[in-house]
Amino acid sequence: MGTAKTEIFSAHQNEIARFAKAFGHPARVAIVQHLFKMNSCICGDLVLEIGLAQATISQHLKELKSLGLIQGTVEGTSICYCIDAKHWAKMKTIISEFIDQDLNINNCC
Amino acid sequence: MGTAKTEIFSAHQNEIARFAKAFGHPARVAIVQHLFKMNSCICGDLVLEIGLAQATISQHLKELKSLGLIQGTVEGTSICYCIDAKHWAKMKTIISEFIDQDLNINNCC
DNA sequence: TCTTTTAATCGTAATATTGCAATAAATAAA
DNA sequence: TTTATTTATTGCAATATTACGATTAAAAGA
Repeated sequence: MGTAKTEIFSAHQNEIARFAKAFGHPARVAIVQHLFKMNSCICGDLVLEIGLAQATISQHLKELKSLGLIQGTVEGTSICYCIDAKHWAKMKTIISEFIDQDLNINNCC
Repeated sequence: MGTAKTEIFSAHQNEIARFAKAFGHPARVAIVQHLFKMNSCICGDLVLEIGLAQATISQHLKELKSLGLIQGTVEGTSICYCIDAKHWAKMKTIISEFIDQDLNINNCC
């Protein structure tokens, strides 16, 4: 075990979980916030900004990139990361719909 | 290692991550969806509805409960779970603000 | 070409998560 | 009281995640 039984859930449920999981670590939250704050491409200063080793930051960036939430373009010897607006919007739709479920309910208990 | 370095992040960043993590598993997504769908307290049918062992569901419920997102009240020999509207709203505010960051940005790259 | 700079990858250790069988605890019903 | 019924807890195995040092890869500049 240790593996989530993704087969028994719908594609939609798994997608919600995948996006949520991406933000389930403070380092990835911080990375995203910094990318937004800069309001432009930033390069390698994430390692300085956040206090984690370069290898660790690179690993977190990879996860965000694999979901399409950020993108990196080569800029000389460094790499410029920024939010991928299109995929971010898609994520937003999916997560918003999930957390807005409480709007159609009259509570009990 | 294996432990997230939460100390180096702000309380707010950690809170976003904690809430996001709660939805980072499809079983917990499914549990929440079912609780909303029933639009009233449900009891032990989560085990039937979702195809996981009773012990596993109980564990996932515990995690959601520890964040205050759901609450359980004893009802005879079973327990009635439902969404905790107040805490859900708080989570919604925090997560919404995070994913809505893209509204104040003109994209680059 | 050689060196520097920057980021990705590899390897590894420590901890966390997921899942379930077995058991315990709590309440209701007989 | 004894017996079901339902949920929580315990104990464990398998896998995932986090973190980092060391190394590799790629591009720029001397």
